[in-house]
Amino acid sequence: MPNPKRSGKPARKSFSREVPFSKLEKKWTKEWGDSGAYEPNRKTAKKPYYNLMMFPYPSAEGLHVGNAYAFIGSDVYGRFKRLQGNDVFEPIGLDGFGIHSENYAIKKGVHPAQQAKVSEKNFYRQLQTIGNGFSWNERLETYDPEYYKWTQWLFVQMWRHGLAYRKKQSVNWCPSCKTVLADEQVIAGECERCGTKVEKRELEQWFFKITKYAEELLKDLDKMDWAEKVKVAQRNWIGKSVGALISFPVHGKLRNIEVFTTRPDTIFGATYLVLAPEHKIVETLKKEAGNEQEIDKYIAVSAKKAESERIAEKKTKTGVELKGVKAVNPANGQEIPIYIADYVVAAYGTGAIMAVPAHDERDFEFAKKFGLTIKTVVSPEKDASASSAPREAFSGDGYLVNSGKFNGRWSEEAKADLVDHVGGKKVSTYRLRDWLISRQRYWGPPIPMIYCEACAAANKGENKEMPGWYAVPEKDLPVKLPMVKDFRPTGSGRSPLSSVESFYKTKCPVCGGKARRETDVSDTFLDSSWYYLRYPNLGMKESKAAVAQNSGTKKTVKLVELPWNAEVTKKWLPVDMYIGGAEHAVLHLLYTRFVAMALNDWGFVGFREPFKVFRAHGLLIKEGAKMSKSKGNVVNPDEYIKKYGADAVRMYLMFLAPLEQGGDWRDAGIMGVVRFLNRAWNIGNGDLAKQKSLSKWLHPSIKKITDDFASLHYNTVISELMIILNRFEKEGAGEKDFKAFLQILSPLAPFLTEELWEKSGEKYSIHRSAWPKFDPKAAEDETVELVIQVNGKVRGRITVSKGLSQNEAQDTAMEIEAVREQVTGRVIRKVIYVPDKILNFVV
RNA sequence: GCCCGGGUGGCGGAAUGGUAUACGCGGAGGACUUAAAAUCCUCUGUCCUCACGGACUUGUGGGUUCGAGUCCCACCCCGGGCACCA
Repeated sequence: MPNPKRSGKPARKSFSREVPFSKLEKKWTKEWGDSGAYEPNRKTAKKPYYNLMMFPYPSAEGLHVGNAYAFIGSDVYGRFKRLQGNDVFEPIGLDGFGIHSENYAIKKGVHPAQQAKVSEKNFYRQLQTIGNGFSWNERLETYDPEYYKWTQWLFVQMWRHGLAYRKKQSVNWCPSCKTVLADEQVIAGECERCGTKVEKRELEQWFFKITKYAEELLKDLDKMDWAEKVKVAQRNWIGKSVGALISFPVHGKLRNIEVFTTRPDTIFGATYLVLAPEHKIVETLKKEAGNEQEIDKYIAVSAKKAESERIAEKKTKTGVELKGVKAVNPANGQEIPIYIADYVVAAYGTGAIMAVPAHDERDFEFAKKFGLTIKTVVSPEKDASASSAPREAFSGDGYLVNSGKFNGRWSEEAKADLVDHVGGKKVSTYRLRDWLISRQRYWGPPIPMIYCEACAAANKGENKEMPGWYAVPEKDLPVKLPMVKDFRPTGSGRSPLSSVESFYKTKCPVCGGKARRETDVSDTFLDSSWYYLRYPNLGMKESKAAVAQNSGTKKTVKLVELPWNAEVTKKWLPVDMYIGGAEHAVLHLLYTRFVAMALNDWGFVGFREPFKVFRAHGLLIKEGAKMSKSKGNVVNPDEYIKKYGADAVRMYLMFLAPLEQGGDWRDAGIMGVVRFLNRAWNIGNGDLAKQKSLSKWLHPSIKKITDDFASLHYNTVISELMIILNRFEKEGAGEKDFKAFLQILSPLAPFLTEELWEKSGEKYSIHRSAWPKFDPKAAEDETVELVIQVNGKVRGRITVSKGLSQNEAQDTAMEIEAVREQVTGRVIRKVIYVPDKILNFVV
């Protein structure tokens, strides 16, 4: 085989030494579009494979290289799957509704709708340049009325099925965004979007009952093929605790305070009760207490406290006693005081706790501060004489003391009996709260609800508990977001739409009288909670499903349209591979699971979990630091694509590290893959030796590369490709070998490989060709390298035929001088022989 | 505080309990060139040695093993999640 010339002059004059990437990009982008290369037939596809990447919000600064990184990572996988014979569907769209886009528009002083058009165009253009095999025909934008019509429809279904409700409660309020936020959008007391400290406000808001699915959302995780860290985050967020409900009678009248505890075994040590300031019974009890004013003051102060203040306070406990009112410990009949303190969370458990200062750190702090009794009831030693006051809370397990007939028993084991003893009930509670869905903003789908005062007065409505409220009938959707001049958030607790009369004035769908529309819009995460369902169904005929409707007094069942086609949905869903950021663990990924479960319960879809496999891509940083505009170290992918080509940018990004780990971008490093591509280009344009079949040495590489693509270890795919190319240059490339090389390179460098594939006379397109098969038999070698060690240290290597006997191996090894030196004069105590691998003398 | 990841050359990173540092970047030297860039070739963990060669090395300290980056125990550091949730 002729060695390619490496003298500094081109091997042939008919082509450039460098890949003419812009020419190739132009040519093949057009060709792929014209031929529908990435548009599977959604009705007839034989091996449907839904490969999805979280759709981006179109920030107006354009496509961030972090976006490009994730999208390319997802596309490489999609292309790999396509070459394995799957009909890959890889749609793209924009999550353009929401606070983020709106804030940007405000900053620029343009209307969000106008900004959306500009961003959309720019974003799609940029996404086009990265060479992904998107199914461009099935695009969607969440702000398109054709899309949000169905987002509103989803809200209506939540309402009709009893999962949407309106309630006044203390909620998170971002003073900068001037809207309420879901718990999931508050990160360490700060707004997820703008980082402003979140306040508490008592407001009436719309919620979705995600808590109804808490147990299933938790349990399914065990069997899901999802990135482990996301599963862990969801488990933490759902926060299941197994414990008991126990009633404490309040002295004097027939009343009880019910508490939730995970430590019923410590009940003999419960020396006081604590109520959350918002607990309902406080209203009644404070009137009987002698210090109502003091109590009211405390409640007012703690209500105003921001989340961040509470976190900062932590150990400093505050509270106030309900003087003159006492409770009874049901375990021993002792009278105990009742306190109100904001270290007890109203929305968790029952909003009331039994305090066991000896065995709970928080209760201990509180008891010390207020001089309350600290009674030890669990001891690490069996016959402990716990006389002196403990210096700190002991929260471990141990033997019960001071606990009547339970004394001496192991705490953990006695739990159930103690629950029975006081007539308690074993229950589980969850930290998960219902999803706060309404936002006092403009740029979102108006919540499709109507309030009729006349019906409310007559106690009429679709939901008994919420008279006067009606869903906008499905046939009237969408409720279009009006184009208004003043779209800025008001800060009054109401959306800007609340002052747009032409919008909110409407008729009651039941009595026909004057009525008012809901003027809040829904959370962006509702838009994205079902988009994956819409993609494969764009342009398909919508199916229908039966839904019970309750119009005021009479109940009927109606057929309503679904935003999808039943057959297409059955064929393509759930999503086979979903890739996205782990930052959505308890936002998008949890909401979406909840919505899917609800849709399944209503009989609208045939699955409960929307994403079969989820993988979280890592974070892309630059030279060890996070990219940010203020640091001025943001990599603009456009610039590099222009300079080095999309193939090079794709490969470099994927070469940095495993996709799930993230990567560290360094400008200098990209030259490595640029050289690689140029060298491949040169070989492909040179003379290739004729070949009957693939070289033996290529088979193990194909195997490795196939496995590494499947596990998203693209970095080692690339290193292996480099090793192959190095060998081609050294030994000359065979025609069959090189074509296989192009195929396994094609997911990473789609343009160059398509061009060289065409040049080689192969049929269009390489991206629909059949993946080269790894043949274990063809890969077999007769000889192997055996490593010789003495006391575990390498002293030599010998090439031997496979399956050599130990005796033969030992004899051969002894011919090595270094081995003889080490062994001579010493007794060989043991010889470890792993055939075809290692021979170790122990002396 | 609790729960996940992770700690390997100057850098990004490779390594089913069996050759640590693959692949690439960067660096040094050389070839080509009037010169530079590009390209190609050689070397490149640390220490000792003119060299041959040897010793050491995967955050730290122990342990298991013929053999540990990999398994076990304790600890330190970095990144992320949760956090007054009873």
